[in-house]
Amino acid sequence: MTRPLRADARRNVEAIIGAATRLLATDPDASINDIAAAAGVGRVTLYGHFENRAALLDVVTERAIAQTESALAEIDLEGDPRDALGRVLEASWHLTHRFGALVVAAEHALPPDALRRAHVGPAARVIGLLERGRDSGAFRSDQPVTWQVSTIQAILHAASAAVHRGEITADEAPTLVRDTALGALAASTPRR
Amino acid sequence: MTRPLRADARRNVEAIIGAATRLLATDPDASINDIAAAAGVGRVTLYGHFENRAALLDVVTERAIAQTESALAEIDLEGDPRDALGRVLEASWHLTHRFGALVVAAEHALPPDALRRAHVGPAARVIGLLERGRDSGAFRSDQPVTWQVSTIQAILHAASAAVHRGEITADEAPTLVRDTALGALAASTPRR
DNA sequence: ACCTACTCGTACATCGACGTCCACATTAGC
DNA sequence: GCTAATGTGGACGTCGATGTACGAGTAGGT
Repeated sequence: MTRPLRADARRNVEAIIGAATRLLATDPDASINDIAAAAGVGRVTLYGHFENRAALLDVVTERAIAQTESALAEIDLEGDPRDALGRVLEASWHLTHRFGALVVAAEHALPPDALRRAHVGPAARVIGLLERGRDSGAFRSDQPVTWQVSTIQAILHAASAAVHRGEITADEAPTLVRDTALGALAASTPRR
Repeated sequence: MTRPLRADARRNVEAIIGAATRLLATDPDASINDIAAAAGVGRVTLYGHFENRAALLDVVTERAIAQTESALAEIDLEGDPRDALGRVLEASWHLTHRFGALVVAAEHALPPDALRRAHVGPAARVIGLLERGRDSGAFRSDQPVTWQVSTIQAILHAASAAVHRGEITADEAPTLVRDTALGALAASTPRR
């Protein structure tokens, strides 16, 4: 029943989603005003396409999740768990850096169940991989898997923040993330 | 020139600072209202003691920094760098968990230079220790020290968040933090 | 016991962000 | 080129948080 949007309307919707993603990735408290302005669109126009700030956030996170899913789905999880995790980390780094604080914005405004969905998907992949690596002795198994997942996420966000602070460059970030996370997960090394 | 505060006034000030610390540690956006209520004090009374939200934040973070400094100052930094860092991590964990999101609140409301001071102090200790460990081959030296500091902080905050989410208990957190951070910093292990 | 310092509650002004309404301009699509 | 669909800016009402003002209690110190 809903007729297809007119061309310019579609363009604006895209611009708004894009701008929202970009802004919220760095400032989770960006106002609707800022977003509309960044999209080159009147605030009222934004409200024409999205009921709420919440509705907008919903679409934006939906997109982000979809992109994340599809990016991660392409990754080969077979082979040496360390190498596979390295690949996942590299991809995750790019996603984290792109979406950054969007998570924070979502946490503030979205119902908890929507967040579960967002987290469970990507996490499941990592968990499976971690468990395989633990069984094969590649990763340490003296810590809860959920904690190890949290560690990985923490490192990813730390890298994103460090880049924004200018402490490290976006180029070196993937390697740092990879090395650090793999080190944190490595089966414990006998000293000496 | 300022006469000493009356006893009840002093008590209230302490209650306010305490409540503010407790609330802001979990919700950096806690309102003045919430804080006053949690302190068992009228909102107006709070304003009697603190000009601003900023002024309150200032005192609270000042306290937090002081406590942090004195807690860390007691730690023996000599001996095996790994062991020493372990001690620092354990203490830092307690501090991080106590103060948690207070950092976020401070970042939002305080002038940047005040933040520098807060960060530089504790960081300097860790940096010194890291550098010693790098020289002695205990820690990997293929990453910027600042990044390693960021990693440690990230792990600390991750642990605090994980405890709040109920994923891990406050009891197991120190060990997890210690093991994970030391793993992340370990001189790279030759595979196999 | 008394004065003073402090507290309390309520009411009020301000501010910024959100969301809505309206009248008018513009553009897409046929 | 005409018409319906969209876009635009401005004005307006609401809401929650901040900060201030006042009058009346209440607890501390001497």
